[in-house]
Amino acid sequence: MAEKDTRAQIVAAARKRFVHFGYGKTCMAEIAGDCGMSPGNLYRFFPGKLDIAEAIATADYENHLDHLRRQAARPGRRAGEKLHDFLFEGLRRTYNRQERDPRALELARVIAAERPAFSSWMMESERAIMVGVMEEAERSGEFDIADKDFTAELIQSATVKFRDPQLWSRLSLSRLERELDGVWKLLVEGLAPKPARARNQETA
Amino acid sequence: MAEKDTRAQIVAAARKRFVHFGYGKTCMAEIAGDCGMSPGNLYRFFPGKLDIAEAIATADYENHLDHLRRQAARPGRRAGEKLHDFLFEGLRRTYNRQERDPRALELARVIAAERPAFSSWMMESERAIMVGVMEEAERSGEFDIADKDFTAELIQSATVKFRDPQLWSRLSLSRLERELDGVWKLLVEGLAPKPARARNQETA
DNA sequence: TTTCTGAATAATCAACCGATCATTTAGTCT
DNA sequence: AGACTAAATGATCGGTTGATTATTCAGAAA
Repeated sequence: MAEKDTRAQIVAAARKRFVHFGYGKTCMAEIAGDCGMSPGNLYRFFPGKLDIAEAIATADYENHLDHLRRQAARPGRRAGEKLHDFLFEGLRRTYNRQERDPRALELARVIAAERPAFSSWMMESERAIMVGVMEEAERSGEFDIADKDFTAELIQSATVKFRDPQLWSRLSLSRLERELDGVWKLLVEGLAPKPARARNQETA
Repeated sequence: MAEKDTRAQIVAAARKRFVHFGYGKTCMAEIAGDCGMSPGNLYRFFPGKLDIAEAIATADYENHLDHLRRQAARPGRRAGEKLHDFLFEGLRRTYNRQERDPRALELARVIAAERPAFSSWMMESERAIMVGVMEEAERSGEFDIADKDFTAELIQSATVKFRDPQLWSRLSLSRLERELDGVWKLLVEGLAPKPARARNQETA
């Protein structure tokens, strides 16, 4: 049980350093020092520096996933709206995080580059939530999607631009929100016009 | 008139070097040497090295644009299909180009980084073509889109992943094609089911 | 024996320096 | 004068070296 505590202590010390100085600028000796132990001892708890970073990212992301799952489970909301919430939560989270602390970007970059499996896990976890929403929508008749997991992948492909916004564009949050709203509408309704039908006017 | 010829000669010499050795590995002196002139003389025809690269890229891209415009003007094809052609042409062009000559990627990267206006011009030119298709579709009743230019932007946003595919993913062409086909269907038809209606089964 | 330390090792990083190259310009040639 | 050259300039690049740091491990402390 002390094992778990020690790991938590290491992660906490590392998180503090990573946010304050960045991943590259904090060395194992400093983390160890903050925990009152020797550098070598860290390796009894983590295989390496990157694994400490991954532990931090995993914890943070699981937090986000919980939030998304709770949102997706909220009753009395249409699937289309849930998808909207889902996409916007993702955009706002990464945008604000990176706005508040530019070093978070460095961490994300390093993990994405060195641990492709981590990114896959994130994408997959999000797809699982979307599939759940689609299944519910199928029962209610709102959507009728044959291959739900593939469709979830397509939605991810179509919203790449909003996943790591400031990684590759310098658009403002409000501009990104306007665009994401438009893309969401397109995905739900399509370009082709539909005959009048019971479809509520969803607004952002 | 000799002025135009000299410019063309310089562009031709530079193109040869850029594809063979890459932008970074060819120097102005070499281009000048190939043209039988001194390095300094190049500056009477182009403001700088990057402008030669831009001239090459512009010529190539205008070629592509012509192709796209011809395709968009082809009669007897539905707007949805034209959009499909349009998106696939873009994907295949960049994919094949970069497959055939990895140095093309370097050139594209440099120009995109140093000449943001060039990228804007490309995006804008493509939107103009899409807007044309949408206008035609409006007349035929296939689509009915209020803000056509914004919608064209949205389509671009939703297909970012397929614009510079190997810039950020290592997916195979066939995988990318399958995804783009799915995204296209989603954009045209939407997630929400439609009552039966005269809509042909468009196939890639 | 188990837990931990701290020195040893090897990989990576950063500052430096000479070389290369884009760009300018003084001057040559026609 | 107008067209061009080639030397001059300053910025950038690539390679080297010393220092920092991740990781290992032989052994000390418990």
